[in-house]
Amino acid sequence: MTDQLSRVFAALADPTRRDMVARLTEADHTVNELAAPYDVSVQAVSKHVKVLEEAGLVSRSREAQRRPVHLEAEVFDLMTKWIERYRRRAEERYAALDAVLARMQDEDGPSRTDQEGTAS
Amino acid sequence: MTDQLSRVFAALADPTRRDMVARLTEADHTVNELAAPYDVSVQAVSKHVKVLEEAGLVSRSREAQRRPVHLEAEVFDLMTKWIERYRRRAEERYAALDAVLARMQDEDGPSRTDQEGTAS
DNA sequence: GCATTGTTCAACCAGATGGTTGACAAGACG
DNA sequence: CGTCTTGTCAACCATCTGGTTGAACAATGC
Repeated sequence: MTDQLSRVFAALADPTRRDMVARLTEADHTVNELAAPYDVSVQAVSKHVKVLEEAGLVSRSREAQRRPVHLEAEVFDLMTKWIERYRRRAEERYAALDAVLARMQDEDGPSRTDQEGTAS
Repeated sequence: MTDQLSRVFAALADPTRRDMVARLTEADHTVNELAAPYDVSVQAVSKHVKVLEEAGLVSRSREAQRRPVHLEAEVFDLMTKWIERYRRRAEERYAALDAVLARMQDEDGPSRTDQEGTAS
């Protein structure tokens, strides 16, 4: 799990971390503020923030004792690109499959319509 | 980790599984075919497919002894929706912040640039 | 019926993950 | 100075994960 994309997906696999990301779209927050709504220790939240940080999803600045956590938007593009690439290819393939099936129904009789199993 | 979104993100956090998804955009494959390029046992690949299946990313039909693995495109929408929602909000906030900063530079001298902190 | 092929199940193991508590560093402030 | 707040680090624990091997199951082909 060394590459960034893996770290990003892994970070967002946790509902608590996704919720933190959601709240960080509204405003920056300190670790203590982030921890408030959840029924876990501040240390646990600190660990979550660290995971998000290593994934490049957030950054932290220093401001007196506080270390406000700030959401980084660029990483979302990384995910979007990955997803869009494969989604598009998958959809193209379905279109092609539909065409093939249509041609099959067209050409020969309706005798072998049971071949594709549960294919959509 | 009971909800689907968590399962989807967790499934894609593994590079091997992402690669399998990539290959499945080209064509359906059996577990044995999927296992070929990787240096792991067929059982391990079977486990990976199970993870993808429980995330709703793939489905399996039966075709003689074979159980071809088929990519499901709809789940990609689930991720895209989540990502897009927060990305848009994050970007809007940055735009607003930029506007605020520009106005501050405009209006009074550069004497109190430390005030906004974590205010919403 | 029996062997073959493709796939899954069960038990096990090492390492990662998410949580805990306790100690401690760094600033703010009385 | 001492103390309070904020946050991190370290050690520990239970559970999950990704891998292994060996056995079992399912469908087909002789």
